[in-house]
Amino acid sequence: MTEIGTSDASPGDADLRASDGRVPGRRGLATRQRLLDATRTLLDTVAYRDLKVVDIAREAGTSPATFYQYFPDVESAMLALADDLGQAWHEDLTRLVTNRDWEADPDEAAHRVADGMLEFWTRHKPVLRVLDLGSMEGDLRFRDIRTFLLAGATTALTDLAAASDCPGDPQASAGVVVGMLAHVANHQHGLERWGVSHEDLVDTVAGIIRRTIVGVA
Amino acid sequence: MTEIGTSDASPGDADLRASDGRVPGRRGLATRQRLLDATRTLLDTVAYRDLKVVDIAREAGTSPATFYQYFPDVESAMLALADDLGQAWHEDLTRLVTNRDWEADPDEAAHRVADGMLEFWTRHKPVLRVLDLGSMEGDLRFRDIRTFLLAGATTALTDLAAASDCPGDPQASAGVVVGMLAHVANHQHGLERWGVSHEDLVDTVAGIIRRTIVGVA
Amino acid sequence: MTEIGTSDASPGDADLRASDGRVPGRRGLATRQRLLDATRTLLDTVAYRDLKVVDIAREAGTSPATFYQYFPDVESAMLALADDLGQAWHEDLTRLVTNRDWEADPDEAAHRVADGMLEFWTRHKPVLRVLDLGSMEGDLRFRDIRTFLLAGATTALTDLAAASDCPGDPQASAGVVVGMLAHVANHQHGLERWGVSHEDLVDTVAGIIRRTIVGVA
Amino acid sequence: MTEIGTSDASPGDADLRASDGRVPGRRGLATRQRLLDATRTLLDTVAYRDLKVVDIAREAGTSPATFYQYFPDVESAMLALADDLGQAWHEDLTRLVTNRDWEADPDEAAHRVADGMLEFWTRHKPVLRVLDLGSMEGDLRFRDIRTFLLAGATTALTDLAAASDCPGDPQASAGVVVGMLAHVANHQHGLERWGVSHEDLVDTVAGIIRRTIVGVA
DNA sequence: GATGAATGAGGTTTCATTCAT
DNA sequence: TATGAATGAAACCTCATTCAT
Repeated sequence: MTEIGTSDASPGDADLRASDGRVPGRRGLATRQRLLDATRTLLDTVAYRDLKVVDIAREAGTSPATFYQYFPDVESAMLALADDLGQAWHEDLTRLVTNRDWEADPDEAAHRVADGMLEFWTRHKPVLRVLDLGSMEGDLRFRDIRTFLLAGATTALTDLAAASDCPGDPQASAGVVVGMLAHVANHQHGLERWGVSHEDLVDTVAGIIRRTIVGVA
Repeated sequence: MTEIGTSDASPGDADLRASDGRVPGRRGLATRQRLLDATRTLLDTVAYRDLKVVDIAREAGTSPATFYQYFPDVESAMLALADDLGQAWHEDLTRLVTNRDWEADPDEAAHRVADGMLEFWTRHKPVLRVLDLGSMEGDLRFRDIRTFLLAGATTALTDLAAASDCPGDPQASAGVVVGMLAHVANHQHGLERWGVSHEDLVDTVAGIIRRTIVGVA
Repeated sequence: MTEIGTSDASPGDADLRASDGRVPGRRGLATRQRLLDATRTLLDTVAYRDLKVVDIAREAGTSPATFYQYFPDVESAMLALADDLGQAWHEDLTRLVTNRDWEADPDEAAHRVADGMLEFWTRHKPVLRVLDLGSMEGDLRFRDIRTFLLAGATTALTDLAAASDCPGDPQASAGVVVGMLAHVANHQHGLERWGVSHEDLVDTVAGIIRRTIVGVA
Repeated sequence: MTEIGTSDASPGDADLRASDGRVPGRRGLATRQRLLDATRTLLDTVAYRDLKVVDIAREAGTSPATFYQYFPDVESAMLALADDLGQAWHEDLTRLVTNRDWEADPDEAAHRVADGMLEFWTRHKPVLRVLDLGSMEGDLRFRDIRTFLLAGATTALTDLAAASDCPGDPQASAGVVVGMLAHVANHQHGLERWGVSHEDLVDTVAGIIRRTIVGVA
């Protein structure tokens, strides 16, 4: 089926070599991970624009010098974080779409997808936010990661759309639906403050998915 | 009529004052505007994270000192820019939804809305991108501006949905649709590079709008 | 009698010309005065180190540009302020010492002097504080003003000491006594917070004056 | 024993930390000390108002960035300097008053105290000047340090006064005497230029101490 | 006589980055 | 492997200062 853009080569195969060329051992990897965790944690609170190496190091309980043993700059740590996410979730997101019996109960399937996607996006909001920003700003490294992360799910939706009597272009439908999920998750807070209940939100989104992809009124 | 969240008080009514407390005259306002223009221009090229006062000043043909007469920092300039956008487009976006004959030709109406929104979002992408980021990061000042900008259109869609036999909750539907438009516009480039034609995109989006809001299969 | 250092030429005869050479008219003088008042007012709150032209101008309800019409810098405004004080009080301080019947009731006389001096110093604390600092730091312009301000009173005390059976060198005694008064006034707050009542303070100081100058046990 | 205000908790027990929160090691402490020395040195020449971070750094043979590792601003360096003085001299000043045989030879004792105090104040004039200014301007941090520095000596004098037949309130007497010493030391130069010999000065001051504290005519 | 407006100049402050330990 | 410590470089920001109106 349509495979364009589905570069299945995961971007994250980059080696984890430390700045001095040595391959980090167990302790080193732990430090690296602590730095990534610190980065993620800070993103909950701090605007991406204000995220600094010093802060990450302090949050991780280590020194800036150590940070530079593992990442050349903040952006790279972000890339690593995003990439980890891609590695970890590519499969799961794909299965989220695939493992449904769309024929038997499309409504139920759509609900599961909506629910799962929203939850995924909400849980990883801080990182995904930056991933999105990077993509929008045209940074190809971020874009590739984003593509890889969503490729499985998007392709699955495309295939599904193509196989059903979906009312429009399968690819476009899949792309738009996935984007919508991302956006809704990111602005969920705003929508709920505006008086929309979480349940209504999921219903609405599920409805759009079903009608857009499977086409059953 | 659903009025929740429709704070019609525009956030931007704060009086314009220079940093020393004085109200700027014509010359000052012109300078201020040049600074805003420069900021917008730079955002086309430079990542928000890398936007510096020095650069804005240079681009505007002034000195940093002058920048600080009008804005306390880059973020504030961004707020002003976003706010101007809100002031300028609140009405137009509302009309974009309202001035359609949804009954006679819902498809045509939906297309117009999709087209108009996408174009608006595309034209002002750099500023809107930051506005979105700020909102997502929880900055209330950005959020208020975003709310105001979209309030008219969203409310209009809500009313429309409420008046038609839309398949779900009117508010949720309107909110989701508007968000989708924003997202699609922002990631249009990615989608098109992925092989989706602009036409297909508009068709798909228009279809979703129609089915979600007006509910005509 | 001892006249050393008693340069009776008042330092403050400097002309009030504005920076552009014109002699200010009534309106100009009023502005100048407002600037001085503002300076004095700010010194109540702001550390001398942090006193800026911009702040003075704002406090006076004018612009920095106007400030520069009357004073070349903050220090000069301070000098003017101190000088005004010298002009205004030189005589009074002298009389404070002179107009007493030291022979009839030295205790009463000493009390009056103590009281009067403390009050004077307390009332003008902010300016006198800077005057003192300038003197201590060796700035001759401040020193001259300080000398002029205190000359009359110090000389009077010196003469008094010389005429009485004061236990030490008249000049030294007079100088030390005046200094003590200044210091006590400046640190009154500290002393009172330490549990010393104002009355005890005045009594003690008066006692020292009497014993040091007039020498009556 | 009069204990009012004798907060024996030295203000300077705060632990030394670099700006990034780490506890400095030997090398760091040496640098910190060099910065303090540089500050003290400059104060001999430069008015407090004109003391800048850049200059201190240069004088210390480092960069401004290094300064900021140890102090947030010039004022804090001054506080540290004053505090060190307090730590170093609190005891000595106390002993200066205590280690005298006031009964056997009050005049000799008073002379020693006068001499010692004047010398102390003269030697550390630049720092003490700023300490005094800070106190006068109401800065509590400076005030606390000043209190601690003088507490021992002042209390000793108070006790002495209480035990002798001093003519006034013991506390007030002690406070005033100590203040007088400070002031005389600071303005010694002026007084001497005015024709008062150093010897006369010490005599006068000693006389005042004796008569005020011990009360022996 | 007053002041909006602009800005040069310079101090402040941060931060990424390195190096020796 | 980790990190104290130092610092160049760069951005920030303020302020004194000027000038045209």
